[in-house]
Amino acid sequence: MKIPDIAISRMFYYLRSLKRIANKGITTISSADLADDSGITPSIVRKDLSYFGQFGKRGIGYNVMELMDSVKQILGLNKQWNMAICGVGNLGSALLSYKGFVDQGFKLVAAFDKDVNKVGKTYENTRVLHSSHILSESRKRSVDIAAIAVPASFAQEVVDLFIKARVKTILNFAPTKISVPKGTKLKNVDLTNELVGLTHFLSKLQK
Amino acid sequence: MKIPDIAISRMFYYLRSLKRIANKGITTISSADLADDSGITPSIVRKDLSYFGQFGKRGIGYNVMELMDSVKQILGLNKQWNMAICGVGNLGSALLSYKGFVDQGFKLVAAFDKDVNKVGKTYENTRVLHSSHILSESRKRSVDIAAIAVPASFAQEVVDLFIKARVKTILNFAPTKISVPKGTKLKNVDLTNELVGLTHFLSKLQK
DNA sequence: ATTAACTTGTGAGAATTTTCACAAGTGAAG
DNA sequence: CTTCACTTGTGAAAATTCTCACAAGTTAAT
Repeated sequence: MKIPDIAISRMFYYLRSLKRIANKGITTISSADLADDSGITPSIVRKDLSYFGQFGKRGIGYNVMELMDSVKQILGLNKQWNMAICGVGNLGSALLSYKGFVDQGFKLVAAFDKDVNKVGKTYENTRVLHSSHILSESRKRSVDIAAIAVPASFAQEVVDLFIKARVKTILNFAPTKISVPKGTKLKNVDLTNELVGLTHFLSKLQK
Repeated sequence: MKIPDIAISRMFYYLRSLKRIANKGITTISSADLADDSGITPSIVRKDLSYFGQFGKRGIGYNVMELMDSVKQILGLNKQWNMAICGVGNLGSALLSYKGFVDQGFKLVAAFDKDVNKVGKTYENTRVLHSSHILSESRKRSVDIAAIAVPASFAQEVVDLFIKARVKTILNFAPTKISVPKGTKLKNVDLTNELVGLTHFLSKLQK
């Protein structure tokens, strides 16, 4: 059975809610309450969870801690993953200091830039290396995830280097289409793309 | 007929491709080539466009410039929108200097922060104001879109202020659930959420 | 004028995703 | 022990989204 990508991405919302709920000292929660907290419907919560197993008790609900651990494991957030960032411009340096990554167990193990003026600088205890070292250092430091925050025109060549270094997952912030071979997972993040849903709404509003 | 949100978000990919294609001097393009460039299928391209009208000529394809203008108009990117940012920490300051917004016609008209040490600083020609001015200044400067880049615990109260100021669209970067009244459009952007698709993939890979 | 090689727009069917509805399980109360 | 008020997990139906296939339109070549 194939698990929809959208179900996986919703799991993260459940995890966020579960953490909040656990902090309140609540030990058991129903799908209805979990749905309410995470802004989803109870049916979807139960269906999503059912893709991965049976975590609840009928008549009772879910044990908060147990479900939290299960969701973490499902999402692969029970392990630490090594991350590299390429491009230390505005976005890249913001990513480097973004606490959310550390909170979720991501470890920044390398930063690269093409600009020799940036090479040697240190962000969050990580020295910036020149892009020419992507291949050798990514292997050495066993990078799991490469975040691409370089200008669109350089993005593909940088990605190709990480792929050569056997990095299997790419988080692309460059606003351009990137090709990756099969077996590599690519996730595009484009801030302006998020905005167009809003501008379309605003446009309709003004009519 | 209801237009799926996902169709709207794909329109932005078409726009990106069309710009690239126009830059090459190409004046006409088929749905197949546009699909190829934007990484979508020809059927979806045609179906998506058909939600908004008939833009092509049978046997010929689409006029690149005309379609570009139409898509811009559909997405509301033919106008300039006023944006405010609340929270000038790591993420906020990266957003302030993010060129992508300006490129798409967004204009930064206000920046707010709770921290008095940050108030008065200038980013990209915008002076940071104290959060207590959100209500009055958002109205005065007719903010269309409010970007929320404050810690999760303050996000809802800040959003409420913008809503009071009749801001109709909220771009939330805080990793928490935000409630908005009907008639207000909320878009959540969570970087770690983007990552879980990757970690889930990595987990399966290691089995 | 005819043919051939294109292409769009769209209805219909297929696939995916969400919602519904309920059997089955649980614990508490009387 | 029985009843009652819960809740999950899940088939089946409904809704949504994607894919297919083709009629109809366009141009160029002969």
